[in-house]
Amino acid sequence: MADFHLLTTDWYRQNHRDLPWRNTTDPYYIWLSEVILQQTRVAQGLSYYEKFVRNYPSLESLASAEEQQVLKDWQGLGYYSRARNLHFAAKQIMNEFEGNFPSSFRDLKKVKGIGNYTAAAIASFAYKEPVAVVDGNVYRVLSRCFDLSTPIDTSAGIKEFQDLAQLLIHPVHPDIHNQAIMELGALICTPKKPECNVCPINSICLARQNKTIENRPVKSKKTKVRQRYFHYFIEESNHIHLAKRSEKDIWQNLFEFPLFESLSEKDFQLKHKELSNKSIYHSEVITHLLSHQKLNVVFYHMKEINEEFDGREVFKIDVERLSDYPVPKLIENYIDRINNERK
DNA sequence: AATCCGGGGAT
DNA sequence: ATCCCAGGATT
Repeated sequence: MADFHLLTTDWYRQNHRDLPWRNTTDPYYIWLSEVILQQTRVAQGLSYYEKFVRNYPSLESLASAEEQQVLKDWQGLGYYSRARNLHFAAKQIMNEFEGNFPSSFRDLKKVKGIGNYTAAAIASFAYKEPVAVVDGNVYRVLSRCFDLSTPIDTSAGIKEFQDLAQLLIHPVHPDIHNQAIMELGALICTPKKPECNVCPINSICLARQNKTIENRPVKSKKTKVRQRYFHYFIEESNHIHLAKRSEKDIWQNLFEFPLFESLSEKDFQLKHKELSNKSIYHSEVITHLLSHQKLNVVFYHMKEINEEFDGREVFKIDVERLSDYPVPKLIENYIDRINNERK
């Protein structure tokens, strides 16, 4: 398919969105944008990109920041390991690479938080190295255009699509080639109701011919969700009590209210009955969805809270200092709710 | 090879 | 409710 490159890039030149990270070839800014956009829509990541460019205008500024501040700036974006790895990687590049941003696919992959996709993106956008990106968009476009039924979440599928994408890449213009195929997936070849009638490659799309568009790409697994049961404690005073999550679990290195976790629904209800009596007030059961977990949460307002809780140190914090502490969306939402009720 | 890690928007 | 988003690390 010699047409594939020509058709997609011609379309891209006329129809692409004007996004800030497309107006630079600085690998640092491209890196920031790519990490922010991992598993994240452009619309959601855009303001975070602008914030990070503003707060960390250089690799050095990011490397010399405190992790807690980086997490605070990341708050609300999810997948917080991205922020921890981003900060770790900035220091890594300062030390192992003497402050010079790695400039090849091979070296980029040595950096924490940079995998196949991000290494290919930076290498092709910043250095025009002919390496193909394979992200969710690429899986969709290629599986449809070539009508491939190999599940994309198996090692065979990963290899097949990576090889095909690499076969298609343009040796001289890998940057616009990669951008074009992803933009096509984002704007035209969408998961639901793709706009095949205006698609620049509809004339060579095999899934369109075979009427299998709705069944591409194929995925083999479905994620199952674990139930968890949290009891959070809030003291009725001028201070807020926070504890840091340090264990290998969700929200690592973020802060939350002192927590008691029930390990079963039965224990959750038992504990709820007991704590309802001891508390001044308690919220209803709030459910908070994560990709692999469903959190069932009750907030209990207490007269007093211990300084140590479940073996973790509890920090007593002035309400005004709350903005220094990164917290999960669940906690942020509840703090907002308390503040609104006081008005 | 399988599982874990968030939050939000579209359907 | 379900899917999936400019994925990567860990086991």
